[in-house]
This record gives sequence, C-alpha cells and structure tokens, in this order.
Amino acid sequence: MKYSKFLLKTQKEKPSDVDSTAMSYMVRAGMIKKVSAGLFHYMPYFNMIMRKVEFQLRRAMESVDCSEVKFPLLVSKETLEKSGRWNAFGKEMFKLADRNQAEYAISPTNEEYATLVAGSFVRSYNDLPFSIYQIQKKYRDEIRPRDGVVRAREFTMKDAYSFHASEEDLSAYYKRMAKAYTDFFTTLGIKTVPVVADGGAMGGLYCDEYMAIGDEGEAEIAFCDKCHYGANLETVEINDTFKEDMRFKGNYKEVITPDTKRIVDLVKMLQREPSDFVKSMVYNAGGQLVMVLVRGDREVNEAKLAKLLKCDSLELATEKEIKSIGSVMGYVGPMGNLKNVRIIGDYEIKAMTNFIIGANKPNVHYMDVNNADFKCEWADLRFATENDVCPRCGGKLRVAMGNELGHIFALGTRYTDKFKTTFVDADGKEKIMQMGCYGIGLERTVASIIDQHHDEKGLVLPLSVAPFKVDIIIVDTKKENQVQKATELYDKLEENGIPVLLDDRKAGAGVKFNDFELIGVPVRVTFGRALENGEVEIEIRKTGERLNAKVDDAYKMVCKILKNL
RNA sequence: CGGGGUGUAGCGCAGUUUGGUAGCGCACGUGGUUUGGGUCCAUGGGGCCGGGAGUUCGAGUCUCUCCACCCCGACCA
Repeated sequence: MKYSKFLLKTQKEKPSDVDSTAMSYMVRAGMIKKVSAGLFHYMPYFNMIMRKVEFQLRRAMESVDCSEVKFPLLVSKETLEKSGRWNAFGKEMFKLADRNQAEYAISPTNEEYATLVAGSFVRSYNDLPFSIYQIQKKYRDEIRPRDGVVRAREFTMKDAYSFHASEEDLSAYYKRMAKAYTDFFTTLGIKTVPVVADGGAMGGLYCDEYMAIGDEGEAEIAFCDKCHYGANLETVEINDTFKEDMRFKGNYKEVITPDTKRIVDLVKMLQREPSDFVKSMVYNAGGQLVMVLVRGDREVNEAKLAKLLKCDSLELATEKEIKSIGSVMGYVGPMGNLKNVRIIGDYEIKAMTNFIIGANKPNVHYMDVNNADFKCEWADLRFATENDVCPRCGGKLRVAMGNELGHIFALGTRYTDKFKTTFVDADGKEKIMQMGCYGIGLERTVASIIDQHHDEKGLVLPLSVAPFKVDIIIVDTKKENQVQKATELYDKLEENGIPVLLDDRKAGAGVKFNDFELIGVPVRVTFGRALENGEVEIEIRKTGERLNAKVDDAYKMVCKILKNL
C-alpha cells in the first residue's frame, strides 16, 4: 500500500474526551472516529488489524472443531420470549417493529438461534457433540457507553455455541475451549487471566471471564501466578490461615492523642506504621449497628460485609449512631462498655500483637492492645491486596486492572430445556441437550492489544496483528534515486506476500518517522542520506535498534529481522 | 436513572464575569522555501457560537426551554 493512496490521517493532538492511552492512540492513529455515544466509524487501519484478529480467531475455532455460521441480526419477540429473555434482557436490547407491528430485537447475543440450529440439526447422540460460531455485530443499549470502543453500543462479537449429550462431555469441551481462548490471546500478544465470574443474564452452571491485564481497565482483579486462580477483587476470598494469639492480656496503656481522627495523623504522632493499628469502622447495616475491625492499612470490603450480614443497605454510621453505642467518632475501638453493637474482626487481626486502637473516649487511644483484651467474632472482611495468599493454592496474589475480553459459559440445559431441544441417546431415550456458549468482544480485544503494546510514541504492534510489517520511508521524494530504490524494495516485498507501507508522501522526514512510530509498524526501512553510500537504514520499532544494510541486501535483511521478531 | 460537567471552524481551545463587527494554535488551499525528527515565510478558504423561544436598538455573552456529548455509579463481550 502506498501511503499517498491510503485513507489514513494521523493527528498530533490528543482528543479531549478520551482518557485511556489506548483510545487516545486509536484516535490519533486515525483508526476510529466517534460519531455518537458508543458508535464509531472504524477506519481502514483499524479494520486491517481487526482482520488479523479475526484470522487468528478463525484458526482458534477450527482447532476446537467449531464451524462458522451466520445468524440474522433481527430476532423475533416470539423467539426471545421462549427463552424468557425478551424481559430478562429488557432495556439492554434495541427493539423495533415491522410494518405489521411484529416486534423484533436487534440481536444482543444469539443463544436462541443457536439452540434452534441444534434442534433442527440433531436427531440422535450420533450427531453430538457439535459446535458453531459466528463473527457478527451485536447491539446493546448500554446504560452508559464508555471508554470508547471498550463499551460501545454496537460491537463485533465472536459467539460460539456447543451442544453435548452429557454434562461430562460439555465440561470436557469447555476445557478445550478455555485452552483455545488462552492460546488465542497469547498469539495476539495479550496477557489475559481467566477469572471466576458471575453468570449474569446468561445463567448456567459455571463460567469464566478472560480479563486482559493493563494499567487501565474496567475492573480491579486479583490473580495467582502459580495456579491461575483469578477473580474480581471484590469477590476474592481470603482464607482464615491465622491463629488467634491470646498470650497477652492487660498490657495496654492509654495514650493521649488529640486531633488524630485519621490513621495518617496517628502514624505521624506515634511514629508507627499503619499496619500497627487496628481500624474500627461502624456501619449501619439495615438498622443493625456493626463494628468492623481491619488492620490500619487495609480497606473494608463492603460487599463481603453485606454478604455476611445478609443486608441490602450498608452505610457508615453517623456520629449520632456512634455515640449511641458508647463511643466517639474518630476514636472508636472494640474495648470497654459498648452496647447495641456487633463486633466483627477481620481474620488477619487474630495474628496481630501489641496494636493500637481507639479508646472510645475523645483524644485517647490504647497502645499495646492484644486479642485477649476484647471480644469479637472473626470473618473475612477486607479487600485482598498484592501479595496476599491465594485461596486455592497458597501462592501469592497479584492485583491489576482488567478488561473483560471473553466470557465462556457452561450453560447446561438452561436454553435447551426451554426450546425442548432433545436428542435420542444410546439407550433409546429422549434427552435434553447440554449447551455451552463462548464469547469474545473483538473491538475491545484490539483496544487491549494497543493497551499492552505501546510506548510514549505510539503503538508497537506485535507481528501477528500488524497490518503492515514494513514501513518504507522515502526521505526526499524529489530525489529520484531514493524513489526508485525504495519502490524496488516495495515491489519485491509485495511480490513475496509481505504486507508493506510505502511512505511516498511529500512530507518532511520527521513527519514520516513520527507516523511510523504512532501507527506501530514493526520494521522501518529508510531511503535517505545513507543511499549515497548505497545503503539503507533499518529500524526495529520495538527495540529502537538500528542498522545499516547495502541496498541489495535490504530485502534479505528485512526477511531475517521479521523472522526473528 | 441519580450525581457532576461541557457544547464556539475538521481537531484542541480562548472570548461569556461587565451585551457592541467571531478569535488563536493545529489541520486544509495557493506560491515559495526546506528534506534524517511534526521546517520556515507569505497569503487564502472555512462558523446559523448545539436547537428553539424571549429580553434588548443590539445576544456567543442575559432569561426560559429542549437537545447532544463527557465523567462517577448500577449493566456487560
């Protein structure tokens, strides 16, 4: 492709309504253009990357014997009512009516159609298992579209569906698919973590999310490098591995601590670490007052607390409510005569000794407090953090931001039951099929590639997804020698099937170099001043490494470099 | 839907307080210049100042009212 003929315009300034780096680069590299909330024009360079992703995706699907289909975008109300999702999906679906007032939804997902295919295709267990997929637009009337293409109202989804004679077979296939997912993301150069997830509107037996790790993302997740356990930070359990230390009692003494309602102030005044303190938070849990104890440097996980207390509403107690239990705002602690309050300590405190807590009197804390000095229940109440113990294997947890790229579900009979999708089993009896479904959002996959492969100058695309592997730059288009030699190399690369961009624009060298860096072509070949010695300069985008080569060796050198990338 | 904000040239913004001829940078056209890191000079085009209604001799600016978009939350590939 010649740059002068390519519909690509980069821009220097970053867009104002975008905060993620990946999105900002996509706009600056002329890949996307927002036209309305959650709706985009996808420009040629973006589509070329998408095509690479789709190519890898089709290979991944083939590897699990999945064949490609295409369903209609419109799904009738009748069909969606059968599965109960006309209501379940509700406002998330775009709906419309035809001229006879028959209602349709624009497909938000396609379990219903897939189930219909299974119903018409399968007669007996001999037809099972089988699986199908499509790469198709999906439409969701998102409550709030955001983060550019990551949460759009129109997006491309690869949705696959599998059907099985037994739950065991489903489970075995689910595992194959999980492996194919991991391999697929690895091929694209995306680090992902499978995360135990909640089924949401899809329902089913069990499911996993594939979260791309990045600096920016929609959700905080924790994962274990050792055993591949991963979960939403909110739901990560912390096992009770702590032994209650009851050796000491009554060693505590009062310290006068004026104006020290916050831990940071105390840390300064007493010259201790935040982890030497126990934070006491009082909550109003649906009318019931609860004091929660966590280590000074930890955060209370309100989701866990709400679950434990089985309450719908959870709010920090007011000053008045704190007074009512016999304490003082800012100096709350579990000791002394408290009334009408349930005290629950985080497991971790069990193992602490000689800590500092509020004394329930203004401007007073107790030092050298130990577990034997007060009574409380124990529970898992805090957010997991970096280096916490993995609840599955005892390894160390890591915490990062994640973006959900894929979600796979073992649905069981949730849909096949509603559609009476049956088959005749080996024993001659009619049974309901087992079903799984497996989604990947493509635009956000591209966004994650960029999120994980960029530097301060722009994209650094992995070879597997780069639309152009080589960028040939003609420094001065007025110098015939440069044009001629560059075109020769360009032709040769093209002839050999290596996708290449020839920057033949009448622009300055700086403009071309900067664009090369912004759009992230893996290798650059420059026809400029070195040509007077019969040489070209080759640069590798990722490492910034440069070397000179004789013009006649340029092709060979480029091939060699590409092979080793 | 709840809370916060923004709409002025393709993009990024100033001007709104105190009403008086519509501005700047980037991008774009033309002529020249430069050609290894977003060259420089000259010159030109481009606006219903988000829409409607009002106040006023006069509204980008004041009032009312719609609308769109962005950010935080619930939702999700």
